Amino acid sequence: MPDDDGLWKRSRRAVYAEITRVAMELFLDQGFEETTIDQIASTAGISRRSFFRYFGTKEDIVLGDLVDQGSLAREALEAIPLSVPPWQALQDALWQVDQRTDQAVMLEVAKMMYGTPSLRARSIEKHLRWQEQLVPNIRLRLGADPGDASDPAADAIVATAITCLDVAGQIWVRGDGKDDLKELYRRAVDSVRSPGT
Amino acid sequence: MPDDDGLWKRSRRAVYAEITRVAMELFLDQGFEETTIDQIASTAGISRRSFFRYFGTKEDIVLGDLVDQGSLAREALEAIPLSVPPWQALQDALWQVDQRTDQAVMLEVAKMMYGTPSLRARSIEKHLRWQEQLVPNIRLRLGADPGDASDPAADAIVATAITCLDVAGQIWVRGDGKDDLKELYRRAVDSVRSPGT
DNA sequence: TGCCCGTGTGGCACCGAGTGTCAATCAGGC
DNA sequence: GCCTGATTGACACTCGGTGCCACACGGGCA
Repeated sequence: MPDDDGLWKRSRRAVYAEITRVAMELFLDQGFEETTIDQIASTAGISRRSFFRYFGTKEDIVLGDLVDQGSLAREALEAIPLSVPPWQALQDALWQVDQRTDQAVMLEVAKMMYGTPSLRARSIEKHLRWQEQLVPNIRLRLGADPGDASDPAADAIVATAITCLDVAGQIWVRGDGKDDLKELYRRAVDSVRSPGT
Repeated sequence: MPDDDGLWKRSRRAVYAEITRVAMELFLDQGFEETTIDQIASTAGISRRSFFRYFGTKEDIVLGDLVDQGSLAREALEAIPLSVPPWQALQDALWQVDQRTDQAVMLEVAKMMYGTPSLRARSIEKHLRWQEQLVPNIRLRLGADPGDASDPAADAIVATAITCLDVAGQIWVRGDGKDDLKELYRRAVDSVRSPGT
């Protein structure tokens, strides 16, 4: 089923991958902001205009998957029995998503992300979109009144979980990838929820 | 002491205020993204080029104070005795900042902020700057080892507090300002720290 | 009063991101 | 071999933002 739907879609996927490859190489080599779209396009052998038919913005090259990963997280979350309490369920769902690619590359990309304001902003924006996807399920787990739109509980819990993931990433980058990301996340959540503060 | 340091600075402040006034009127009237900088400049009676000598970006007209408010929050936090535990101290410090302007205007601005991606992104970016300012003091309150850069506790707590403020604002806007913002914040933090989840 | 200096100002050219339009191209079905 | 529809490249345009330069104006000084 995956990749035999005609030459069109296949070549489109190929171009897509090629742009990503070329762009990432340029980004890591000379920096995100220093790389212009014209440069990416000409290096990838397409026109400037065509580039924008594959990616809406330059940031999307780096963060394109993030929104889809939100859907993955939602599916993962919905697959976890409702008897599992919110925090544990969120932790399981988020981990299922975040760990896939090569650690070394991931560190480089993360460094770039945390060091480039426009990228950081977009990534946070996309993480916010996760919130919408995950909140309904957490409401169920909380047994909250689904009609009460002014109950901040589920939103707060989801947003905090995502924030902890972000903080963990920050510390991870700061420590040059020496710490374990999962462990950092666990400690972040623990310290937020620790009663002794 | 405030405003008698010569004609230059006084007139500069006047122009600054005038731009803000004019721009806000246009924003609330026809939307943020639909308002162009040329329009703001010509309405305020200055050149396009001069506009950029007062504001680095269009977003800064709306969010200009936010970074300064971070410093205010830091000062407020540092004025609270170290014996007060982190969460309470953060709550007090953040409240001292956020409640000042007219509620009706604030609601309009908040609606615009949560409804305009680029504004939302920038506001998050600026809130991140708050983090850097508040973390050191929270580390003190936690009695954390100041040399241990890989301890995520203080960062997580500060980030979560700010996130809860953000979530509260979101719900507040969603409910058209009917709820009490402070109350929403309190409930957000409570639900995050509630042990029964 | 007349001069100089520093700062704010406007105008201009320029860059990069992103969009609308249109004609040419090319794969695939008939 | 031809028609159709999606893809492409080229061009022009908008908008946000920056660098540069010449000019005007306020304030201090002789």
